[in-house]
Amino acid sequence: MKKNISMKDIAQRLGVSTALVSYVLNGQLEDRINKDTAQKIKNLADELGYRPNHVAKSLKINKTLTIGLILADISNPFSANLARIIEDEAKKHKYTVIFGSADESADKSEDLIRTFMSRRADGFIIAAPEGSEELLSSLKKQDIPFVLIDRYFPELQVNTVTINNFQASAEATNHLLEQGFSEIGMINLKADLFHLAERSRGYKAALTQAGQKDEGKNLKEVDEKNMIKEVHQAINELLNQPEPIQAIFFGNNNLAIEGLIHIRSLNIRIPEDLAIVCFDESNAYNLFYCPVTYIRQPLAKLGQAAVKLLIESIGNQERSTNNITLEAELIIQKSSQKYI
Amino acid sequence: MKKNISMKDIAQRLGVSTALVSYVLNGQLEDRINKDTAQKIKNLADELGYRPNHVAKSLKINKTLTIGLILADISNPFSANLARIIEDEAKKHKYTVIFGSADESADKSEDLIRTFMSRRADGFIIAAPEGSEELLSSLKKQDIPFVLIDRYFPELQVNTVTINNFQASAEATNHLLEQGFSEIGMINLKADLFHLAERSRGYKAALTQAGQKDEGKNLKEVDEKNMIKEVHQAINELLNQPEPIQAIFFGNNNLAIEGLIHIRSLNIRIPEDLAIVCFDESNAYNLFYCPVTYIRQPLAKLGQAAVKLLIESIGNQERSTNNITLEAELIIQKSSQKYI
DNA sequence: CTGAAAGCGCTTACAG
DNA sequence: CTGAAAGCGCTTACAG
Repeated sequence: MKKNISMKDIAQRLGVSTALVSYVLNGQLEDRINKDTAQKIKNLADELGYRPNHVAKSLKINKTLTIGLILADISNPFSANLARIIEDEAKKHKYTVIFGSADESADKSEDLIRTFMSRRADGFIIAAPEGSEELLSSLKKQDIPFVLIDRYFPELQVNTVTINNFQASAEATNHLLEQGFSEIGMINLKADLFHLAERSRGYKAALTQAGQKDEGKNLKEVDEKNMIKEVHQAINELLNQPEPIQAIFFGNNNLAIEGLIHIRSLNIRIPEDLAIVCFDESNAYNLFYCPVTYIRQPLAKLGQAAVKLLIESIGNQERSTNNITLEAELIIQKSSQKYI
Repeated sequence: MKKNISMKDIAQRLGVSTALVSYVLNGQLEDRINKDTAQKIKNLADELGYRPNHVAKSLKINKTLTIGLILADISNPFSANLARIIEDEAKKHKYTVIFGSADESADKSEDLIRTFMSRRADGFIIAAPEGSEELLSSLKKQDIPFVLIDRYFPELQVNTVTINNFQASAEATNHLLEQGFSEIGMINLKADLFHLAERSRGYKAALTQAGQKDEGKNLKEVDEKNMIKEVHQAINELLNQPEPIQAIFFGNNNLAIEGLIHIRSLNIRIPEDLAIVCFDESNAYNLFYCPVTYIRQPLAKLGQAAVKLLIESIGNQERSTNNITLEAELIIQKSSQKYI
């Protein structure tokens, strides 16, 4: 193993102090350092292939320029896309990101945060799983900078960057109503997560506003653990009830994909027999025979806002709290058009 | 800001040395430390909420337990899936991963490696872009542990974990030949990357072995930058030549998705009019009307082997070189069956 | 069984 | 314009 060369090595060879080397290599105090000395130091550093030791620097300055990113699952496209945005935005500010997948488990999430804390991440961006309120409160109490992304807990006063799930759902439902559909079903995930509940609430609010009475009757909430089976069952129920459904709104892309597979297997034509709207994009929609209407989340803005907010929060002493809400966009395609 | 509490704090409160605190909290020298003292130290650590400072430890032991992961693009499902496997495997060995997307650029890849080196990653797992041979040689010369994943450079003697692209392509082509198709086209990416060239080579070798003469005549290599347009064009050419094509083999999933979209728009039926095989999986296949035959890469094994190899390499003094080749699996579905 | 001490590679007041 | 020195929070021979 070749020894890594340090500032001290450079200083000794040149007969100067490490302080001077540090100032020069960091471009500090430039106006009051002898140009010649500075140049010599730079040259030797180049020549020896000096690489700063960020670990030592971190220890000294008590900052690592590291962001801990806690996602649901990096292999999920939503998480992966967000990760990419966050990576790019972090890099602009010289931050590096360490990531972990919490798999919707509060325990795993806590483990990850603990690990990243011992590695002295400067702050966290967290897609928080159900049941992590306590952990988040404790982080806040410890004055650890973090921002929640995607999910949030209305009772917690912490930094958040989320989309307006209520509004997006209402808009999607209104679009279907405007197309002339009145019997509109929704298939959503059964979970206590607020952002999912907001989607159901937006759907119901739109129906109520349109004068419908029993606005929850066509809402099916399925268990994630048994998702495929329950989606199929929910679709069957919606189709076979006294007043059969004219349109289905899926609460996320995974539900939509399973739903569309099932619908095709039933030989139900879209949009002739049934209209479809989905929350979230998926490149899978591209291979479906009918272009799919979906709600597009502003992922780039979400990720960028989260990084920006986090970095501000790291820099500030007083912990003010910021809640950023972004609007999603309804991309209207053929699957939701009234077939005449 | 609350001050982080350190081993020194614990030692002072208890009137012992930090050495002792270190031994106890790390479970070292257990047999020769007074049980009472040990217990007191542990209790106080708990009580004060002591969190080890991994940065200080890293500086001292000159190891960070960090893996630098260089991917093509974390937002791409192939990269993201790999990242998840690597995350899990790394965690088992107490490693944390920092990642970056190189976007197939040798320069970005170098930047990332430089950054991660100054952060003293113990080693790297790299999906290397075209043109990074020099960088990799230089890493090797500096004795920096790394393993290449997915891509590799046959002229470089370095650790690699790859699949047998030649064999997988040959198998896919043979499958089509066995189904009775003789006019088989392939659409692949035009690139110098060895793993892509191997896919073309496997395809051609299978045709040659089947007695075909001009085995390159139905191979179309498209430019990634102009991918969509060139895929459409390639398909048109293959369909409109004197002996029209009976089957198309796509060199990766992105090519396949664009190809399938185009094929559907031409009202060509699969598998009645045209058989299809694709390299790589995609959840998009799920929404295509015909189940798609594809080559499944053993992602889990790839990632696990890479981490294992890297960690061995970090631990070893002598830099032996290891090349692991895994076999892919052909998942045969309806899209490649001869329609009778 | 335990402590004093050196040192990992930096940064940064302070002094001159 | 530059250097001596302290210190970030650990680990680890060494000594007793």
